[in-house]
Amino acid sequence: MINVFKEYLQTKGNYTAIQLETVVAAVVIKKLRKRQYLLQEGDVMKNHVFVSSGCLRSYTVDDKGMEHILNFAIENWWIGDRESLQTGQPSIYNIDAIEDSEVVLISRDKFDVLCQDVPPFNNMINAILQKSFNVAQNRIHTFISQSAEEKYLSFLEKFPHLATRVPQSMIASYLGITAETLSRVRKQIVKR
Amino acid sequence: MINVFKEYLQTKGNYTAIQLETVVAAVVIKKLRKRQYLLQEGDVMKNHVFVSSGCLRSYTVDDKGMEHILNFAIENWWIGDRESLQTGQPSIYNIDAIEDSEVVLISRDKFDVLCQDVPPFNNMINAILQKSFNVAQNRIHTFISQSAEEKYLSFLEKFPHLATRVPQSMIASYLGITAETLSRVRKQIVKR
DNA sequence: CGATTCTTTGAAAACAGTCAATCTGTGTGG
DNA sequence: CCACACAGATTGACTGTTTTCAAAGAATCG
Repeated sequence: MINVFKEYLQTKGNYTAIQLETVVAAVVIKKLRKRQYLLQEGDVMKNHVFVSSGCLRSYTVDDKGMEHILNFAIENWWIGDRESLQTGQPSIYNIDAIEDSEVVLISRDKFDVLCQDVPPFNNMINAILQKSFNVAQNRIHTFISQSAEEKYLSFLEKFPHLATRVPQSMIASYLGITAETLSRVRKQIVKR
Repeated sequence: MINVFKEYLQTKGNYTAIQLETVVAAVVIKKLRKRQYLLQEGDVMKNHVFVSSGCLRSYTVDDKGMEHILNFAIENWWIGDRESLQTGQPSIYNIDAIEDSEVVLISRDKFDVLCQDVPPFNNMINAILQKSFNVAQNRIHTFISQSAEEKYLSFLEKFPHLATRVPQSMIASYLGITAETLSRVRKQIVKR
């Protein structure tokens, strides 16, 4: 639903009616079924992606076939590979839907035009980048300073909604631990 | 030396002579001796910080007294706590000099004015933020997918200059492993 | 040189990963 | 509605990696 995106814009900035329409006119809606890919390793990221419903993830697969989840995105989050989008280089990530989902796509070119022509859009995008960076820094900090159990507890605090929504094995992957370890960690926590 | 900063600006954007002077007029130079703090946990970050010479690090200290290094910054890098700078909240990080250093400070207010009034400056800052985010993403990826040895080898590839410049124990901290483990990892690598 | 800081080494313990088997819950087709 | 298949979670036994603590060895600097 395009309305989810419109409402999101309105909460994030002061758009005039015309500006809103300019942004909305630039997007394409795409539906994804569970397990459907939005991007495959080796592809070039061509669009900025906003999730209006459902849940996606970005991840890599290593030589042993293990998946490593870099990010989740549910409604009102963005997901993508900025590096590929910027440079035009093939992405090393896969992105697919964990649930049936709907996403809002904005092509690279149109996105850049929006940034130039619609100041509130540009401000919003910069704010998101800022925030994404902060989130990434904090995540790095948990990796260099916390044990498996601490990382899981931090995750629960930060993303309580995600914990109940995505399979545990994927949370484990996101935390950089195995599904078995996460299972044991949870057992320990419940005991107390 | 203010010239290091000027040259940096010129390589990063097309500044007119006047714009250059506007930026330079907004900065304050500060010298730091080895081990001197630029920011202590609990302080609010008041300035944007560019390193013109030397080397700084940002880190936390946990309850057991262990240091966890989040970032290094050598000449021509920026360092700071964007979150504290933005929100005005006390920082959870410490920043100090690993070598005698010189930094360029720009107060939050002046920095914001520069972003508004000097387009090439604004573009430069956005580009840096983009790049910082990409670096952070890549670092997260190494944490969720690599062993101690692989992380060290990745570090050597990405920052060969740093490896010879900062103590090994600090590199270990940056990688989220102990100094002892890094020492053993290095021993293994040399054997081959 | 002596003091300090950093690195290396060894042995034991804690932690996390692997592999295989079992258990649980969900949804589908007969 | 039941039986079955399937995906995900848990468990056990074992292996491997990393940490911890303590001590000894380099390296650096005044």
